[in-house]
Amino acid sequence: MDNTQMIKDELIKHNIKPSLIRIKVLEYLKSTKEHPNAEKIFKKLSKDIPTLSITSIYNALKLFVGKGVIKEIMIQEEEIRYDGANERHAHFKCIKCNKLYDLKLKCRSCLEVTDLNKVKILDEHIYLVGICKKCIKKETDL
Amino acid sequence: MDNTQMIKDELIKHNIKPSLIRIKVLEYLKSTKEHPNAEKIFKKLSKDIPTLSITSIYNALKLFVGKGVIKEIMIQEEEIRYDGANERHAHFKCIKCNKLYDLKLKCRSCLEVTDLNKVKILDEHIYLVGICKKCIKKETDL
DNA sequence: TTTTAATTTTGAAATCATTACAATTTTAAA
DNA sequence: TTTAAAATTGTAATGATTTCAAAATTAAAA
Ligand SMILES: [Mn+2]
Ligand SMILES: [Mn+2]
Ligand SMILES: [Zn+2]
Ligand SMILES: [Zn+2]
Repeated sequence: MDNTQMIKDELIKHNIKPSLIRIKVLEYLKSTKEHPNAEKIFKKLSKDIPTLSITSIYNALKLFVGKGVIKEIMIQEEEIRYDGANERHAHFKCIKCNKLYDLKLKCRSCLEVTDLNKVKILDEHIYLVGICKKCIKKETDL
Repeated sequence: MDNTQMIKDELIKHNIKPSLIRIKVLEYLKSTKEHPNAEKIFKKLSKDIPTLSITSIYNALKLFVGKGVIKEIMIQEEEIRYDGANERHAHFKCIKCNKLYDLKLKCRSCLEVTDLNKVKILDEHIYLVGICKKCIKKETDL
């Protein structure tokens, strides 16, 4: 099955009608590791769809988040970034280059918190902030 | 030593001149568990300081965050909330009542992620989102 | 104590990501 | 084809935060 069909199926599975824009947005989010913001997605897709409006990007993203297709990421920033990957994982944000890296969690429930009885968990966000390898190297090379 | 003196000392320890507003902001943040936003802090302190400007609140908060006195919390919201507690802990946000609860982490390094060699970690945010006890009870009582 | 400079606070305006909304276009059903 | 529903667009509004310059306060120097 080709990639576009898989994207369509995922949308349908979440009760979302697979319009062109929605397919393109999800396709892009699934294809990249950069965790783009709405602006970046807009600029990328505008090349193919010249009539595109940024409102449509926001519409699609909000719909996706509401239906659980993608996740919002907000780490010490004024803007929301989006993640199309749906395996459980953590994020690392470099304060020098602003890149957002994926981090694998070692075990299924390696995050253990108390006080969680009778509480219904719907979502989880694990963010680390610091300086990435490349930026550390850049600093020491000076 | 009285509480205000402790607040002053903490500010001085972080190279912050302990002005009245700064003392009041930190004092309030240390005294509450509600993780207030700038607006809430402003309203609270305005009662005692009628000439207070909300810009001063933002100034103090930004200064504190930069110096590591307090932490910013951003969970799926358009607004920043602030935390004066400095022991390592996680947060739980109830999507029904918007309350922000503290969660104790069971062990020192119970969050284990791979891919962290050569990376400098400066900060950590662990957020869970869901429905709190009280709101679950409210729903089932209907 | 006065003078002076540095710091803090204030208030109004600007910023900017996101949302609201109504008009237009597209899609799909009848 | 006609008609209704859904999706897309563009513009205006929103609202939290920031900018910035003036005013007030504080601290240091004379
Ligand atoms: Mn990710
Ligand atoms: Mn807390
Ligand atoms: Zn970096
Ligand atoms: Zn609740």
